[in-house]
Amino acid sequence: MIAKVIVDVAANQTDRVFDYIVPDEFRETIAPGARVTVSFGPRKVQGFVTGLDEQSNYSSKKLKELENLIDLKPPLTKELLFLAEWIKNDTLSFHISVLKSMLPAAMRAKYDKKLTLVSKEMLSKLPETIKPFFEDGKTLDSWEEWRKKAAEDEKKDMMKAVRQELVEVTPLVKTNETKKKQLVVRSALSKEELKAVLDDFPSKAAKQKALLSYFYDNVQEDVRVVISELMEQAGVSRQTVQELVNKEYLLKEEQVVSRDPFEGRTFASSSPLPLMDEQEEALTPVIDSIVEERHTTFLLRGVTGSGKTEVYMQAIDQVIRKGKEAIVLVPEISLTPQMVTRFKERFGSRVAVLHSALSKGEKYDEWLKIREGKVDVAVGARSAIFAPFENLGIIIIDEEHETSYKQEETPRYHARQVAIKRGEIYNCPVILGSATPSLESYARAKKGVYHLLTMENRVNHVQMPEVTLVDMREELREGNRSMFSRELLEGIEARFKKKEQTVLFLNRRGYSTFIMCRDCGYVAQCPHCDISLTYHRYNQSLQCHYCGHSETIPSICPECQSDSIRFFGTGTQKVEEELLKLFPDLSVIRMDVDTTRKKGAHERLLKQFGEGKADVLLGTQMIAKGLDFPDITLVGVLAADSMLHLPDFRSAERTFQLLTQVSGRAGRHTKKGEVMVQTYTPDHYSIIDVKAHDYLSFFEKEMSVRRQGGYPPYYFLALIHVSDERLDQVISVSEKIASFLNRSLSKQTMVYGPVASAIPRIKDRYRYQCMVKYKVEPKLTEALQEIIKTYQGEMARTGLSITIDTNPYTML
DNA sequence: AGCACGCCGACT
DNA sequence: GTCGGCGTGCTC
Repeated sequence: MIAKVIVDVAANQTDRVFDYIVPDEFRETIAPGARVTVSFGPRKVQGFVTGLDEQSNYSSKKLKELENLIDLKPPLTKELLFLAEWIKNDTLSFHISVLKSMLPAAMRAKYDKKLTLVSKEMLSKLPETIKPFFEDGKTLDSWEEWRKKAAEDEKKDMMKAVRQELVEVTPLVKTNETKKKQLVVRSALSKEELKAVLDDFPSKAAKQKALLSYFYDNVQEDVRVVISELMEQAGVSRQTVQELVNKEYLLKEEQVVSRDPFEGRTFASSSPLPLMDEQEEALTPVIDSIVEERHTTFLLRGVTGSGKTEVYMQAIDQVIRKGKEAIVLVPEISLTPQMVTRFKERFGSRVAVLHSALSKGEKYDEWLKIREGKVDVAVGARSAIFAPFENLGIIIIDEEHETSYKQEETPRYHARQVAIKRGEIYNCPVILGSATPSLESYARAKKGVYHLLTMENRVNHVQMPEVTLVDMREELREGNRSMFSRELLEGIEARFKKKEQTVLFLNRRGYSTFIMCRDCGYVAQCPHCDISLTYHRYNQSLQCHYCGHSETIPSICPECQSDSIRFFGTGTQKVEEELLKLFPDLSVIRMDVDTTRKKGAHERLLKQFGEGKADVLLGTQMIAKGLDFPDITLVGVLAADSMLHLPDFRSAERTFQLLTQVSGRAGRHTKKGEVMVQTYTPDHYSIIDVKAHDYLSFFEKEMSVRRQGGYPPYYFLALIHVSDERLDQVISVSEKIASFLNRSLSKQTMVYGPVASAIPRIKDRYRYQCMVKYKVEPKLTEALQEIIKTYQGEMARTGLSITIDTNPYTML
């Protein structure tokens, strides 16, 4: 029997199946999708079995046997294997990269080496430095671990000993999918025996006696007690427990526990809520599609607060009743406890949550629940689209316009496309939900490719908040040079007095965005990136948000020695400070990357705000979604046009989506909400249409801009990005690529560039790009593959990097 | 990707 | 004469 194996070596020449003989012992259990370890050339690697066959086309005498079968039950289903193939072709990725990204991190291979002395006689030949590691038959079990703490000369001597064949190297392939274990004890004696022992137990060992009588009184025979709990309850020390274990009255064991990230939290149960007419109308065709087992992609456009989640949940209900499973994707940042709680309340323990805040081990456990069929619903961010269900009944993508569904590393897949593919395979519906659908999706819905569902009204007829546009040019003209308009300040003060809450949004962290010398115009730049440094006040530093470079602020200008260094631009830190200057009694919670870096900080800050412990929540992007608190009646957007002028064709769309999203935070309950949008371009359609809550108007205008510019959804794009430390190399390679594309592609296809990227240098690497715009281009894949083939050698040898994105979401 | 094989320069 | 540079090719 032959196994077709994709090995874990991401390179062009190894991106194909290799045949291995399946040893008899694995014949019964091996199956496509299983991980194996194989010897590949001189080393040992992990691989995935993609198929089994009786014969091999390869000259069979040279075939090797596969070394080990890792999985009795393959972690990848047949369908996921098929899907991987599709993604690999679509994104031009290596097969192995796609397969690996479908598994939780804990199941991906870890490579290490074990070092053993070839024979006892060799010990005397070893240099003194490394002798101790092999004395008395010892071995070095982990090269990686050892290398971290070993001295330089020790490492050198060790490598020399390997070369001289005194020490043998065994490659190891590991994973860290370990189950969490805890130590437990149980009584070794029956109740009668225990009674007998207790009766003549030496009274001077009072603690031990107490512990035994605790067992006698409280613990049934054969029941295991966790040692740490036992210590607490019986009031004894670890020493006492160990003493009784040594005397063999108690037996110590390891017990596997399933990590439950929601341990100790109870969830009230909820039942389906009565639906409003619009919700009912949206749900009906979805239910039909579930019942008829027909694949349809639905685009559900529902304004914020229109009850999309309830529609999702009732559709899932139907799916579960049919004995099928559901995947719900949400953007990472809105995978908040609030959101998770709603699903837990409705579907109880039948939900697995795949969350970036979980540890590797916890994620693995959640994944395993899916694979073992212990749950019917998986809720998670992008990668949850690979949840290994085998009988999918629905896939839901909430906030479908979110850019986080596009993976920005290889494989550069878009979860929406993968979802639709899986929907086709399982003949099940896919719901794309959003208040502000992506232009691509809405255009497809209008063309009838997707089935459009619309919900224009908020549940319980809560009104949409009133949006006021504040022209900051006007403020400036009237002498207000601060970042707050008078209107916004009045608004904040009024809420403060009424004990209502305000949310302030500014998409820039740090204190000020750049520092400049007023005399000579010098601007502090990152030495490694072509970007200005941001001033962070708390540690008096200038930081680069791209490479993390940090330096102290100059007190005099390094160029002209003047002391006229000034701070420009406003970040969240400065807003916080200014706000407190104006209202000293106001309490403000600031949420940005800097305050939420620590695990659990995000949740903690939101909880505090939800409990009314602050008057103002000030934050970046991350507060735009998912927060739903009854006392928020004012939302202020400090700089609405901050992302409007970015050199990216989606910037207007993003601005509209973000502003709409932020506005949706106000007045979601009984109190009416108000939104104030400060802007320097109050006439721009993306801002006017936010005020009018008019998605359709925005859609039409933006579509015509896209048509004129030749951008999606009218054209497809492909972006080729070249980077290297050597500028001349970057330019020459990207020019060759552009001219090659011009030669190979059809006349109607347009090749732009090469041009320097919007940030021409990051981390000392120069960045150029070429863009391809096309409607139909059958030769594109071939041409792009040709580029990879041409430069793969150079990319492997030098620092040259070429990335190709066949569906770019950002030009930056 | 790693690693061996292989063919040309400056050194014990 | 050899050690070592990195170009080329292979891995079932």
